[in-house]
Amino acid sequence: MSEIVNSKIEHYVTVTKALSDSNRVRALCALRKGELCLCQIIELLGLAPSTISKHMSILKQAGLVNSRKDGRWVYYRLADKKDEIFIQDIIKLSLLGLEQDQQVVADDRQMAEINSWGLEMLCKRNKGCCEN
Amino acid sequence: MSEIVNSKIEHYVTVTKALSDSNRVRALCALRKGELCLCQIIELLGLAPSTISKHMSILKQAGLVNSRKDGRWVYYRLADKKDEIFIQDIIKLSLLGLEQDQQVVADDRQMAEINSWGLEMLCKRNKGCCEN
DNA sequence: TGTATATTTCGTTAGATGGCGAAATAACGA
DNA sequence: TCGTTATTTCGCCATCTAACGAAATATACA
Repeated sequence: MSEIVNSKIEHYVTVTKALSDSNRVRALCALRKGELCLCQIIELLGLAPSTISKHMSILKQAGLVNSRKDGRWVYYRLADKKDEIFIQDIIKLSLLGLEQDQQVVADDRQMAEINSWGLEMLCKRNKGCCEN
Repeated sequence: MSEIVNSKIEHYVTVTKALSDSNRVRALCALRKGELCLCQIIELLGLAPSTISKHMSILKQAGLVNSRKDGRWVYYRLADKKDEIFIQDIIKLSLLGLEQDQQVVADDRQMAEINSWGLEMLCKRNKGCCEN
């Protein structure tokens, strides 16, 4: 399941590739406050579910996030791996450095909003929840 | 000349994109010992001059290296920018973390060899320098 | 001035990437 | 069990990227 990586550079590049898309970085930043359901990340980024799913699998493949399944929902959280310490430090540093970013601040605000809705309300977004 | 970047995330992603190619990472690692002529990096990585030139311009665009021209030769060195501190820390951390990488160690050895030749000897590689 | 050499720019090509929607899968609830 | 919903997988398409060689540019040296 997990990628076999024989060199540090190879692993490092897997990580930097994962970090080289702004939507993935936004997702990572959103996760620094705690775990999120996939559907919340979908709502935050406003992309197709299949697209977000792919993004999260890239982050997971790179070892940056972990996931757990709870019923129909899949929750993602920042990985807390203890190996490859310098890469974990890079992630921490990155998240810290991006704290002040306009988009990240805006995302925080939107995430608070999204959180307040609850998952059941959020997840039937396909049908239009209020005025159908 | 330098890229206008209005958001931290955008700048961050420019940097991670620059770091998401193993040849560019190898070039960066090679530069941690001091400045190098483009032709030395060409020799180290074994790619076409135009390819290396492109790689170095991407690193430069991202603010990771600076260059100076001396006659026919262009020398690159790690950038020592003082702004965007967290990104500089990330580069330092990355270089430190990659010190032990097999490829980096091998590159160090080869670079020592390349250095011992001198630029004049090195640069007429097109013609075959010894047994033509 | 003219030739050689180092580097950059340009155009092309093969392969990677990000996006989507449709279909498949998994799990809840009636 | 059957329908609904959340997520993933798949196939497709548009765009980006890394690589090359050829041509352009810049500089040294004869």
